[in-house]
Parts: sequence; C-alpha cells; structure tokens
Amino acid sequence: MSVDRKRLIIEAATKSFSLFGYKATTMDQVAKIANVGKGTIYTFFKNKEELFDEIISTLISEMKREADEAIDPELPFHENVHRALYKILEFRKQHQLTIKLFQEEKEMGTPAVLEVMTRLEAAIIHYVKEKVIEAIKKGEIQACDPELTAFIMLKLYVSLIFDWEKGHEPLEKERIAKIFEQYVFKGLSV
Amino acid sequence: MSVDRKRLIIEAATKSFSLFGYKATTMDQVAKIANVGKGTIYTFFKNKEELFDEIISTLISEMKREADEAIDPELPFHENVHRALYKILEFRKQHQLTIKLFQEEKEMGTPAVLEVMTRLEAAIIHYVKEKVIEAIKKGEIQACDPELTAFIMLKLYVSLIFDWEKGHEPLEKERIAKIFEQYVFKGLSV
DNA sequence: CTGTTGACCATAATGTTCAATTGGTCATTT
DNA sequence: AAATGACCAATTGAACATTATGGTCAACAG
Repeated sequence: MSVDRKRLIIEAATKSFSLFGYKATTMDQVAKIANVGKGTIYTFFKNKEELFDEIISTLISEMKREADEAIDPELPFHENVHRALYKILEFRKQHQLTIKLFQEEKEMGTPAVLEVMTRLEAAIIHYVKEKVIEAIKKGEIQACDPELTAFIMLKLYVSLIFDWEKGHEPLEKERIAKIFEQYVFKGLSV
Repeated sequence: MSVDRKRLIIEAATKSFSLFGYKATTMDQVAKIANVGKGTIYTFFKNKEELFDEIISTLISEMKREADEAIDPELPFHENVHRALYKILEFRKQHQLTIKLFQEEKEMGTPAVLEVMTRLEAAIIHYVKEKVIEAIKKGEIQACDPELTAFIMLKLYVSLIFDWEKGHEPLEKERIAKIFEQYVFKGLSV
C-alpha cells in the first residue's frame, strides 16, 4: 500500500491553516506541503471548504476527548463541568489552529471561518448540555432548561477567561471554579 | 444672545453619527447640518474625536438617568439590578446611535469607536458596581468582589439579551429576571 | 476685538486598472 | 484506477490616479 495521501493532505492543510489561517492558505501550498499533486486533493475533498470542515470535525473530536479525559465520574457535577469547560477553553486558547481562526474571524470575518466557529460553539454547548441532562437525571442538580444552562455556563466561562483579562489580572483556575460554584451552582443545587 | 452654536453642532453631530456612524460622518456634513462654518466646530472642540467623546458622555449620563429612574428603593436589590440593567441594555438596543456604533465596532473596528465602546462598558460596570457595594453595606447580599460581580452580571445580561437571540427565540423580560434570580442571586443571598 | 467663516492644504480614503494568483477541472501519464 | 500538473475562468491585490476629509488660518463681520 502506498502512502496515505488523504492523511498527508489533512496534515498539510492543518499545518497551513494553523500557520496562515484559512484565507491565506492556498490549495497549491497544501499540495506542495503534502507532496501531492493539486488535483489529488480534489479526489478526496469536493473543495477547500470541505477540507476545512473535515479538519474542524477532527478538532471538535479532540476537544471532546480532552474534556472527557478531564472528567472523573466520582466527582460532583459542578467540579466536572468546571474541569471540562476549563479544558476546552484552555485548548482553544493554546491550540495554534483555533487561535489563528479566532483572529481571522474577528479581523477579516471570512465567511467560511465564521460558519465553522459557530459550529464549534454549538458543539461545545451540545457537549455541556448532555452533561447537564445527565446531572438532572441523576438528581445532582434541580430541573432546568439544559440548553439555556449550558449556554449560560459557556458564556460565563468565556467572559471570565477571555474578557476579564482585558482589564484585570487573569483569574486563577481555582478562583474561576469558586466563582462558578458560588454564582451558578448554588442556584442549581437541590 | 445669538443662537447657541455649540448646541447646534452637538445636535447635528449626534444626528449624523446616529445615521451614518462615526467614520462616515464628515465634519463638512456636521457643519452643513448645524448651519455653521466648519471652522466654528474647531472653536468648541479640539477635533472630531473630542466632539464624539462629548456626545458619548451625554449618552452615558442619559443611560444613568434612565437606570436611576427604573430603580425603586423599596424593592429588593436583585429586582433593582434587573430593572437597571434591563433598562440600560434596552436603551442600547433601541437607540439609533448605540446601534450604529455597535455595528461599526464589529464591522470596521474604527479605533475611536472601539475606545468609546470600552468607555461605555466601563461606565455601566461602574454603575452596577456602586449598586453592589451599597447592597453589601445594607446587608442585602453577602460580601463579594463588587467589580467582579458587576462584570459577571453585565456579561450574563448581554449574553442573554444579545447572544441568545442568535440561535433561539428571544427571552421574555420576566424570564430573564427569573434566570438571573436563580443563577446569580441565590449564590449571593445571605 | 471677539467670534465666525470657508477657501486652502496635506494627507488619507477611494476608485480604477490589469497583471499575477487562485480554486477548481480534466486530458494525460503512471 | 489513481495521480498529476498544465490549463482556464474568476478573483485578487499592487500600483497608480482621483477624490474626499480633517484640520488651519487669513480674512471678515458685527
């Protein structure tokens, strides 16, 4: 069996998207990095956007895996949500690709990037929502709108981790957990 | 006494900023609308940005006045915070000028507009912060970091009023109050 | 003399053009 | 059958020309 060209292409594209962003990445460049003819890319992916989408799908899976790993079924719900969300946002804050895309979304508003970032947020909310539903079933928290609760949790976390830093000293991980316990979970406790 | 030219200029500029935004408003246009020589503007304001700043200061005062009016000292703290924040954000959502600026901030990132929007947010947080400090003094809520609490309240409100609508049915005013009571104030209750 | 003005200027924004680049195709090669 | 890269239409952006804009100031009016 010859080299796995699809894998080569995905790896090359990921590298290029991470380095230069979506718009600034050319298909020629991807082909060059992957040591592959440009036409080959189009035997695996309908177009540039579909290639991008597949990479984002992988990214979402990775996030999910990282979050799952951070969770310990023995711990209480609020501790696990904190761990999961913190991991996801740290991931987002550190990974080359997400940083670049976040930047491109704000600075250029590339439509394909905007779309994908929405998908990313939806995936995170969906993930948290499932955890909330589980917790309600187990009686760990009181009944509430899971979608709304997940939404509030994510927005609050993003604010605390990304926005607060703009005008203040960053909050310690422990501090964020405490804040969350006090403000959100006390209101959800049974 | 001749006509109050300064007032004319401010009114003209406010109208033009509301209609076309900061960048798209020219000093010639302001002078024309105000029925004033362009040079006159520069006897009252050092430059375009200072004129803009004065208008925003007025806007902030108006917001403060509206919020103060919405507050009823007889009511509990959480009800007043809800009323004040809701008024402020409704104001922001409905007033021509803030809508235009919000749009300009996102779409073009005009530096002067960005600066001013930061100032606006700081003013709102400062306002809420004072209310929080009062409430702590009166023993209405438990001790907490007033700045952080004000920050969280604003961010959550903004998320609920502006972001939630992007993917869902808008939340009723009463619903927002309930959510806030449940998620934030239960954690602050004494 | 005080307050006002608009023609004027340097510079920034905008429109225009066109050669180079890019995403995507497909006849040819391996 | 799989892979390729020359090729094409569409898009982009560098370079230049033109216009518009913020800000000044000598002249003017009351």
